[in-house]
Amino acid sequence: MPEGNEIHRFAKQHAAALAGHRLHVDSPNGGFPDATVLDGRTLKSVEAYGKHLGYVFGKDLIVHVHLGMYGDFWEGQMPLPPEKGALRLRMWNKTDWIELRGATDCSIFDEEKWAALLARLGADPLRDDADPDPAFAVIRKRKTAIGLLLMDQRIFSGIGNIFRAELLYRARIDPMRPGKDVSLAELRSIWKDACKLMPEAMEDRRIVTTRPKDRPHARRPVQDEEVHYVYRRHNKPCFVCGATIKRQEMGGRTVYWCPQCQAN
DNA sequence: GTGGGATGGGCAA
DNA sequence: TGCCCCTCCCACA
Repeated sequence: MPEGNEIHRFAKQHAAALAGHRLHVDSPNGGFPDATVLDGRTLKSVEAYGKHLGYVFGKDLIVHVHLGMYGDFWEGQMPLPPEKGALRLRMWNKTDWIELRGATDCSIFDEEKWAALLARLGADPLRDDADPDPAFAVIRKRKTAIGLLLMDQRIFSGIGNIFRAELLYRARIDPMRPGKDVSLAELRSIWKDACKLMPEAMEDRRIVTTRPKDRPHARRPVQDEEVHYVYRRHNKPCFVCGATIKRQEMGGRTVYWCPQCQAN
């Protein structure tokens, strides 16, 4: 379900609810063989990098979670709810519980494996320690379309299909434009925009990218059909110029853009 | 009621 | 490149 904004929110919320406590851990429907190793241990912290989560129980005892397309957490106050669906991992203390379903990966990493993962992730707009300069340098050398490069987690991390479409629209850049033809100023602008939009989405628990002046009707709260300029708006008129929003397959994912606002 | 698509990425081939 | 993990929602009948 998530892009980086939701991953970082999970990290913050799960740390607030569970870190510093001895936890009960189990895996009612399997898929996570080592739950007994964790049961009764103290969760030290919850880390988020890009779309990856790490639940740190010890130096070589880090539960790596990648939600992929279908994974999701459910959260709540004790008592535990009845078991439902394919429940891969469940953690709880006296007051709070979290449940994990459908993740692409949920397994124990040692320190070395965790470090190797972080080493191959690009700059994350949601992290204060992120340095985007290497990403800019790589993009400026590549013929590959900027729409593909923005999604490459080795270049940037945490940006998914929604932010790709919306960041490129807000920058008025055609997703098909080669990376090397995107100026440094444009790349800096995209990064700055991501550093504003992604934390907002984390707080709001939804991705809103349209500016108030561009919404077709000034209503409060923002209606669902108004939150994106182009993402999933194919065959609908652009809020800004009225042209019909297009969509196309790009690297196995669907990209959306305005052929008039992003004609370059 | 049904079927297709979706915020992701690893894997086999 | 195509398939898979597994869940929800929407368009369409």
